[in-house]
Amino acid sequence: MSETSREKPRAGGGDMRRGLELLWGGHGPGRRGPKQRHSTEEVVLTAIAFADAEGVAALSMRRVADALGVSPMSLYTYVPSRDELVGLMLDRVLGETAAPPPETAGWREALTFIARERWRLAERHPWILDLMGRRPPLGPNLVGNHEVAMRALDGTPLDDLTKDYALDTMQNYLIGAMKEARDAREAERESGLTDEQWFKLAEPALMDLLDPARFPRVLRLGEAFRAAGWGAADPEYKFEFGLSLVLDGIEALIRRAEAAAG
Amino acid sequence: MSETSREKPRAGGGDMRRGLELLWGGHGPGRRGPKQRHSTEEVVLTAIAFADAEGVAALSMRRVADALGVSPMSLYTYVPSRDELVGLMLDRVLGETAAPPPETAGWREALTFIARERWRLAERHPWILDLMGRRPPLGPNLVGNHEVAMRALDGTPLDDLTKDYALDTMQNYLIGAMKEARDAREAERESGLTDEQWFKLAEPALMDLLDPARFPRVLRLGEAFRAAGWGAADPEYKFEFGLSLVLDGIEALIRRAEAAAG
DNA sequence: CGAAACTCCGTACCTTGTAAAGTGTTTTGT
DNA sequence: ACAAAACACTTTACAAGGTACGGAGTTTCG
Repeated sequence: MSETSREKPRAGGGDMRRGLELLWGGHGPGRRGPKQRHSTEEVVLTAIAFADAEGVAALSMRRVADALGVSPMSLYTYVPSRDELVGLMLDRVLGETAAPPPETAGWREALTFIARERWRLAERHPWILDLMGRRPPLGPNLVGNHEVAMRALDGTPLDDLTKDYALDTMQNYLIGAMKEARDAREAERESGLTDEQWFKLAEPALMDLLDPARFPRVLRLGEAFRAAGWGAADPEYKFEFGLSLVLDGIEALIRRAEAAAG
Repeated sequence: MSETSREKPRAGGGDMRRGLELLWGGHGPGRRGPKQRHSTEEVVLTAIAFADAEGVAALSMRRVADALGVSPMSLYTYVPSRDELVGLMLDRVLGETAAPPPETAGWREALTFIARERWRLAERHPWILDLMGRRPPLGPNLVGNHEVAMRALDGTPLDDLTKDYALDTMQNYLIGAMKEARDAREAERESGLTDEQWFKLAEPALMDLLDPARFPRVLRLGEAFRAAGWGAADPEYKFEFGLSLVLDGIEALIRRAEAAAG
């Protein structure tokens, strides 16, 4: 069983017309043949359950079909392809972060709120991190989330384009940090070793290889981590650190815009 | 042909002992059987050529073996598994960014230099972006790159741990931005449509679906992009924007550390 | 010289997405 | 009421993938 990415992560290719229709729920009535035994939603939910339990990698048409008690091929009457199914799964799950930040919050609190919501979403559905590429499925929930994020910046003097860039920067950072956390969790579950235990295990082998003259800073860093104890490598701590760093960057941007506006 | 990630991106699982030995080149001589017709390096280079041309997804043991003129199974005498091969490929390629920033540069210029080096590396070997997870292959080049990045922050008052966190934040952002750019390039190549053309194509369908009352800001954003023309969505431009935003965040961090140190 | 260690190969298993074609069911048009 | 169209669903089949297994041949060590 290979462990490496074998297909490009993408979501939302294909017909675009059919895709958007599926996403926005516009499949008119009046079909002719026999009724479907299940619904597209049921298929999507079943698939999400699988992905939650074992990741998108483990999700196969056959297994979903099995779980629904139908033959593999009949899934293709609900969904045009596996990719399209994954797109539907993603937008479905993005709906869980519908809650907007409190109206009273300033932009910084609002973005922090949103970032933490996304963090928790990725904890519940880690597989979404594999699907956040370009040309995502432009479903109602993806669009809704962006609307909410843009609103968080309403009180700032940034123009719309700059707001979008800033949010994009934050999102790029978030994805990286969430992936880091997820991979740590997964590696821990699969190997039975915490990052710390793993590091302690790899350390002696590394010490033989690392030339102190070539890599003095990395070696010092190893010591610093050892001295600081477990907490120092905790993904959630690092997430909050990086988040506030990025928000500081946005703050600088805003201050510059304020200065320019006089 | 599916387009979605079917396996978890990881690099560096496995035996750890054997893996590190392979990475650091310590495979002693004095073997008994017949000489190998090729070398591990040759295998790795061939695999890299494939990945450059068609991505990690398209890289299969069979195809690499074919290119070398051996049977698929004999590759396993050079490399214990496909995953380990991918780990070797990654560290090999990371060696291309060996060039350190000029000594005279301040931390900001140095980090900018490094970030751009990484950007260019990802242009040459886009597939590395699928492999930047936790527990990467701790090869000489990964470690070397981190050493160089840490050195860029030598002149700052940050402690080692904080330097590491800051670099990690930057790297997380970088990965996201580079992925964005890569996916745009790929989608363009595969569909024959620029992002712009694609957006223009999807737009009319979206306009029917987007309720101006629910998504006013997103709709305004669409207009802003249209008004700004091509340049506004250019990944390289966005990359530079986000990079300087993150660097502003690091600058705030440094100033706070300076203030605390008095 | 024998045995061990090694390389390399052919075969085989299992899993995947989905194309193709067939069967049966419901609705539509007349 | 009846034929035809549209649909749901199934079986079968293909090509690709990683790699376990066992065998055949080659080199080196004791």
